[in-house]
Amino acid sequence: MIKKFIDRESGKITEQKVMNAITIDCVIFGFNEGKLEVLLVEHAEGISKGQWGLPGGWIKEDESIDAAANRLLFELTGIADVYLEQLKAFGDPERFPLGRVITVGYYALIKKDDYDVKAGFTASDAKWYQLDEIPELIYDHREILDYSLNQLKNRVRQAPIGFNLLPEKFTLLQLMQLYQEILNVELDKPNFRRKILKMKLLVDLKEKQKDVSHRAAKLYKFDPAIYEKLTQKGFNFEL
Amino acid sequence: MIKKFIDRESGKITEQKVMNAITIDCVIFGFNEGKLEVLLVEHAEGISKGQWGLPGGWIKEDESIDAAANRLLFELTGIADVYLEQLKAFGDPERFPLGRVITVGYYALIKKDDYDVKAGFTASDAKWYQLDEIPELIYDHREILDYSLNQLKNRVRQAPIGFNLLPEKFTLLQLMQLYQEILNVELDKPNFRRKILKMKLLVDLKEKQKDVSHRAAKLYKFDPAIYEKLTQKGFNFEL
DNA sequence: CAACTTATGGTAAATATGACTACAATACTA
DNA sequence: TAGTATTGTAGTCATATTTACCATAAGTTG
Repeated sequence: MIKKFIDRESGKITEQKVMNAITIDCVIFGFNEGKLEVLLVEHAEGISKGQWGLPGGWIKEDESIDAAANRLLFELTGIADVYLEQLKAFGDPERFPLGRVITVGYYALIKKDDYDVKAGFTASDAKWYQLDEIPELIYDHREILDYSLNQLKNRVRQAPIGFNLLPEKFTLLQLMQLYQEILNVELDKPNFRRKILKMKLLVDLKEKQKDVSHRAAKLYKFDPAIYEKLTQKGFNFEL
Repeated sequence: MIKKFIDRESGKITEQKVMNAITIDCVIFGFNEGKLEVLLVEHAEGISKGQWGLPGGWIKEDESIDAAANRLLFELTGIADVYLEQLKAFGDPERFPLGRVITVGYYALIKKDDYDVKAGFTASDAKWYQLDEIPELIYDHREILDYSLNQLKNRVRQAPIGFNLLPEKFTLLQLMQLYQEILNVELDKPNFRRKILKMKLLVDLKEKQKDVSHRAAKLYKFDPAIYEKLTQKGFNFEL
C-alpha cells in the first residue's frame, strides 16, 4: 500500500509503503493442579510446520479486533465466553519472516474444567504446557508470552480476574494456591482467608467439597454483581 | 488483501478480505499550573478539516510501531526523547469513516518547560487543552483519550513515571500536586513527603526555589539509576 | 513588625500485616 | 477402633504502615 506523506515544514511530498497485514495471537492460560498452564498449538503447514506457537490468525475486514480474537479463539480451540483481554500490538518489522505483519496480542483466562481442550481437537496439534516446560516458539511468540505473564501478574492483583481460572465453585485454598502460583510468592493460609473474606466479595455457597480425603472445605463463588456494587461504593480490589 | 482460510474441521477453504491499514495516534500529556493537559491538533485538510483530534499518522513498512510513534511525535510536534508507551490497538470496523483502519494508541508524558510547543508549530493548528475543556474529537479519539487517562492513573501509582511531567528540578509540593491531579485525590503534605522520601528515590539537590513569594522549598530530582538499583534489590514503587 | 504563605517536623490513634499457635474435621491405615 | 496425616478454620500478638492532626520554622509582603 503506497501512501503520500507531506512534510509539514518544507511542504515536500514523499511516497512510502505503509503497513498492511495484521494478525491476532492469543495466550491462553489455564490452572491445573496448582500449576499455571498455557495452551500452545503445533503448526501443521507452511514454513513453521512442526513448530509450536500461540494460537492466532488473521483479522477480517469487517470485524473488530476483539471480535476477531473471540472468533479465532473459538475456531482454534472451541473456547467461547471467557475472559479475554488485549495486551498490545507487536510490530517489529522483522518479527515475521515472510513480510511485514503486525500482531495484536491477547490473553485469555479459562476454567480448564469447563473446556475439555485436548491435544488433537483441531487439525494441528495442541497441548497445555506448564510454564517451565514451554518449548521454543515461532516468531516473537515467546516475547508475547512473557509480556502476557507480566500483565497477568499485575492485573491479578488489581482486579478480581483470577476467579476466571478456577471452577465455578472453589475453596479458599484453591484461590490462595492460584495467587501463589501466579505471583510466585508464599502466602499464609489464615491471613489470606481473612484478607479475602474481609472484602465481602465471595458468596458462601453453604456447600462443602466432596470426595476429598481430608476435612472438606467450604465452597465459595465469585459474583460479578457484588463486585460491581462494591466498586461503585469506592471499593478497590487489591491483593 | 485477500486471504485464504482453511476450516480445521471440514477442510473447506474460504476467501476473506483481511485488515490492511494501520495508523498511530498519540495522547500527549503535559502538566501546567497544577493541571493535566493534553495536546490536540486541528486537522487542516481532508474530511475532518477544522475538527480536533489526537496527533497521529501512518506506520511505514520498514519501521517498528514504537519507532513510528516516536517519528510521528517528532514530525508533528518537534517532541523527542520523551516517555512514550503503547496503550493498545483500537480496531472497531466503523471507527474510521473512509475504510477499515486500525490504530495503535500511545501516550507520552512531557516536561512542558522543555518543549515550547505552541499553537502553530505545524501546518495544522495545535493547542493544549485541560481535561475539562476537551472539545469534541474525531473518530474514536475520545475513547483513546479516556483509555489513556485510565492507563496513566494506573501506571503512575506503580512506576515512577510521573516525574516525566515535571521539570528536571522540582519540589515535593509540585510532585504531590501532580499526583493529586492525576489520581483525583486529596493528599496530606507531611504524610506525602515522608512516604516519598522514605523510598530514597529522590536526589536532594541542596538547592532551593528562587523568586517565590514565600518560604522557598528544597529542590529534588529523580535519578533513574537510583531507581534501577533499588528495583534490583526488590524495591517496588507504589503510591 | 505583623500578617500571611508555604515548608517541614512531630505524634498518637487506627489499621493492616505477618508470624505463629491451636484446634477441628475428616479420611486413611494398621 | 485408635492413631496418624492432612487440610480447614479460629485466635493472638507484635510490628509496620497509614491517617489525621498539631506545631513550628522560614521566608515574603505590606
